[in-house]
Amino acid sequence: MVSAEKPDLRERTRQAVRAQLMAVAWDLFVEQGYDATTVDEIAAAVGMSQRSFFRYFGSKEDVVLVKFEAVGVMLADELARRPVSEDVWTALRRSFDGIVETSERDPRYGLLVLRITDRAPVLRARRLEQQTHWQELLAPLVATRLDPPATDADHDPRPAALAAAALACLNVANAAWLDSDGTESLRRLLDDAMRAVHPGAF
Amino acid sequence: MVSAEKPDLRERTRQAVRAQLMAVAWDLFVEQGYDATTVDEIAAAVGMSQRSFFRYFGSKEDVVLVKFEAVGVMLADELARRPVSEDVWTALRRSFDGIVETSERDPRYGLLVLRITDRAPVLRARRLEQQTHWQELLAPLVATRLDPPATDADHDPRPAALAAAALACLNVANAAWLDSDGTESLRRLLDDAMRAVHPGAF
DNA sequence: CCTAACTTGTCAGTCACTGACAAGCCCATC
DNA sequence: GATGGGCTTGTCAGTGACTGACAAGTTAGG
Repeated sequence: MVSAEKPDLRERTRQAVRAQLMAVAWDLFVEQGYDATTVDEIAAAVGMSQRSFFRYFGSKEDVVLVKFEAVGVMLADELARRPVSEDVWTALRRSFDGIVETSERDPRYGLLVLRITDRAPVLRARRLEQQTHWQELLAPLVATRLDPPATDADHDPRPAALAAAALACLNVANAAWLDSDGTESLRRLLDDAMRAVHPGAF
Repeated sequence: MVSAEKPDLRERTRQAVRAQLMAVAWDLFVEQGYDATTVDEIAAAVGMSQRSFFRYFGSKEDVVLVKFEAVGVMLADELARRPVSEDVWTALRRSFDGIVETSERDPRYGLLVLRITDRAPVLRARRLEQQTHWQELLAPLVATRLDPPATDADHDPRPAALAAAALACLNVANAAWLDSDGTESLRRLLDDAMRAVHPGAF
């Protein structure tokens, strides 16, 4: 027996194929645009049939959206790591620091991702939906920091509202940043946005 | 000459056909679900070809989404009507009063709309995107109420952030309301949500 | 070596959507 | 009241995303 240290060889090759598909697809999207790229092309570019592509990704959109799944988890991690002394809004703002820093270290990738998802209406819409998943990850963590703590945890809209509002700010800041083509500082845009919505924090 | 009092007979019949398509489509969606209803069915139900359906609506989704376009305009109207003495957040909250009151007068329609758009992932996503249009309508009105007024109107993220955050609260409240099947008060949910995000207003 | 599990390609079909074309309709003008 | 142009409509053909079914090949484990 090999024990379960490696989560199965099959699973690893599967992930490798997925990664390769993502890479190839991404290149094509950048080159000729999301809409102008067909699934057949992507599949052909890695030498597989269209049918098999759909065995790795549920849809063409998924190839792009998978990139965002990880971000949600990362945000939740960072939020969980914030000191309890910090008020909710500040903690939310700080949990975005990872994104901000990435944007400062190398803006190109972030701008590219935003640009691609912005041009294709389907992706623009789906990205927003994806954020409701982020919101679901963040809300329970927000709940633990509520000023007047929640009594009826399940029906209290406040945690979700705070998470959703913070993400809305992130969106606005991202949009403005993309609009400026990376000229403006994402950090400044985000600070301004979040301070306007919830004055008195950080 | 008939003068331009009636915006053209052709345009009116066109609107009538659109309305009929929307009504028929809506019934089918309610009956058998959005995904399970094909455009062919809708077209057949009003006695026209599929091709003609697409001459009235750009996509199947549009039949549903058109319902939301009007809401955005309504919100902007109500926001514009708020007294200048009111602070931004309160004004935004008040501009949602129309929606709240509708939900209290007859919750069934609102719940139905939310339920349908919630079940079909495509619609869920598109509805969120639609809200960025609302946001674009609201932002300039918000800008006129900024506490420290905007200097560089175009690159100031604050108006968009406030509008987006308020809409995020509306979303969360709507979701919770739908979740409770109309049991909870949308007004209360919305008040709680918006107060949590921006304490000290209304 | 052999079998069961898994992957793959092929094929056929559905559905949303689009361009092109031809036939019919409405209406103003001659 | 015939005629010509504008508008709407159906039909047809085609594309692209996606899915189910099946058969063939590959792989892992006994």
